[in-house]
Amino acid sequence: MYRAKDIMMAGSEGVKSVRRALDLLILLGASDDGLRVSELARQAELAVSTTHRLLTTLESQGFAQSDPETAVWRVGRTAFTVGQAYGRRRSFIAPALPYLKRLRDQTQETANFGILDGDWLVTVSQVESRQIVRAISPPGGHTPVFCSGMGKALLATWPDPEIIALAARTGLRPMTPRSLTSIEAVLADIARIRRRGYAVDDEEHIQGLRCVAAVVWSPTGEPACAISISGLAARLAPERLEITGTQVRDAAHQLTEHLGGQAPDLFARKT
Amino acid sequence: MYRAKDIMMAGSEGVKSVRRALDLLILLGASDDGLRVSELARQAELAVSTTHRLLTTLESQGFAQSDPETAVWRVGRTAFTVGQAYGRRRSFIAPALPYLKRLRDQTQETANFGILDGDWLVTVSQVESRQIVRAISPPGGHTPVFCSGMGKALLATWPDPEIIALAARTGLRPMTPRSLTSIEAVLADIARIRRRGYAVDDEEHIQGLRCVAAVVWSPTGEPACAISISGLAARLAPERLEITGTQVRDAAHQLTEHLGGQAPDLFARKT
DNA sequence: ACATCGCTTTCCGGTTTGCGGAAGGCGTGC
DNA sequence: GCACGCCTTCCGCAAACCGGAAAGCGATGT
Repeated sequence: MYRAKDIMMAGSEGVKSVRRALDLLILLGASDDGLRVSELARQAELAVSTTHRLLTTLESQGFAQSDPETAVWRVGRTAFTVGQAYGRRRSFIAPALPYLKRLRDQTQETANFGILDGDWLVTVSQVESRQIVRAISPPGGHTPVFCSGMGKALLATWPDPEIIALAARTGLRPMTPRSLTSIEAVLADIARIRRRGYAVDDEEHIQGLRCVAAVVWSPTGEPACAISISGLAARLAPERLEITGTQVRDAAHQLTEHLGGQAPDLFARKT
Repeated sequence: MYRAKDIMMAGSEGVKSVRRALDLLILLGASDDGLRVSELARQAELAVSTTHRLLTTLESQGFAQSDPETAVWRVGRTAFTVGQAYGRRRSFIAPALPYLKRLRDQTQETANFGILDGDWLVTVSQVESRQIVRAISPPGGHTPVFCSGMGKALLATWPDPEIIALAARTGLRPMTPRSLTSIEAVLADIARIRRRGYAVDDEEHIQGLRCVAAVVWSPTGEPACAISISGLAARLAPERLEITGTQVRDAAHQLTEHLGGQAPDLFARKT
């Protein structure tokens, strides 16, 4: 008899049924109007009966719910409740909202709030622009650090060797033709960010979307999170970046003070 | 060989490992500072090795994350992302925030936003009071409908027989000594709510906390959600309820208009 | 009216794979 | 230096998960 684990461990960590159930949850979360069992089974590459069994299990705990009329499945209440715990840990989200709102009103663009989680930048909250045409990268989303204005603003607080190490470990994962593709370009941009006090994402994450970001510091002198303004490249033109950058930087500064935080001297840590 | 399912189906629906993994997720979500494996195993009544295996599975999908320094486990990024989908479906959350804020400023108390999900009232969002002493029932939480101001405000839009049916199906699930305990008391309160246009929760959910709520209508004439003001009973005294009720009702009315919704004539549906 | 299709939901036997006791390893306190 | 508590890994047994199949069910077309 052969050791099943030994040959099938490739890329498949942990308990199979649990992994599959979580996959289903992720698919449900990514869909806006819910999914039927068969469609879900297709996307997850599972047998329909298996999908159905896992869904009812998710349902019994409130993580999924099915509309009995239409047999459409959606994310359930418990998933929401549990997810909130992720944000609750960063207690500075609530106080940030007024500052985001003011930024939104100053700039007429969408204001975002993000944190670093491992090698991703997670957009935790946002205050939407009132413009009719606006780009939406919804809260809860995540972006490779190097393709995000907020991500780069946070990276700029790290010593260079750690940035290089991160890049080596995860790659730059470019998302558009304008994403940074070499570590040299990253370091040059980082240097610029340290000098100016704000970061610019020039259509590096989503084509047609520019973004200006700055760091907020915690009371312990750690970079806590970042805030940014994002808008259509057509509206957020190059000549507007400098004034917007100042506004974002100032807002970040005010939020830092409100939180009782402080930036290390000159904020540029030497290697 | 006996049919295992037949004898152990009591209270245990679905796939065992998945159910256990979700239990762990719920426990993680309920803890503020994360939990160690052994503590989690104790709370979930599982073997430590089983707990660990399930946790690493959750981790591989980003639903849990462990701090490698301290071996403390927390809710992960993916759980947050998936949970957001629950709120995204109700697209009226974002537009509601300005109205909540105005209400908060008018009343100096915490403003809440809730929806009905099955027989629970889910608090989806809130704008916190600036008072030093304030009660917190954090967003993401859920309350039996009959013990919630927002819940009762929404119930009041139902025909009486449906309210009675719901009460029969789920019970009233009182939470404090002042919670309603008879269907007669509920119907009397509901009648009062219909007459006044706002609901009052008089320490029926949490002792020492009063709450005033009103319904917001969707464009299709359905009750969409409810908003409320909640504050310490000492501050939200009986003589203040009437004026607060008017403010909440007006805010709900404005939000309804903003959403393009409309209340059915006189809003009291006959049986 | 009937047949066909596509879907959800339930059932059940074979065997995959999840379970948990035990052991290894690490840090801490006595 | 020993003992304790904790996290993590290992492995054989058998519990329970998987998925094909079939039963319902509603809609659509002939």
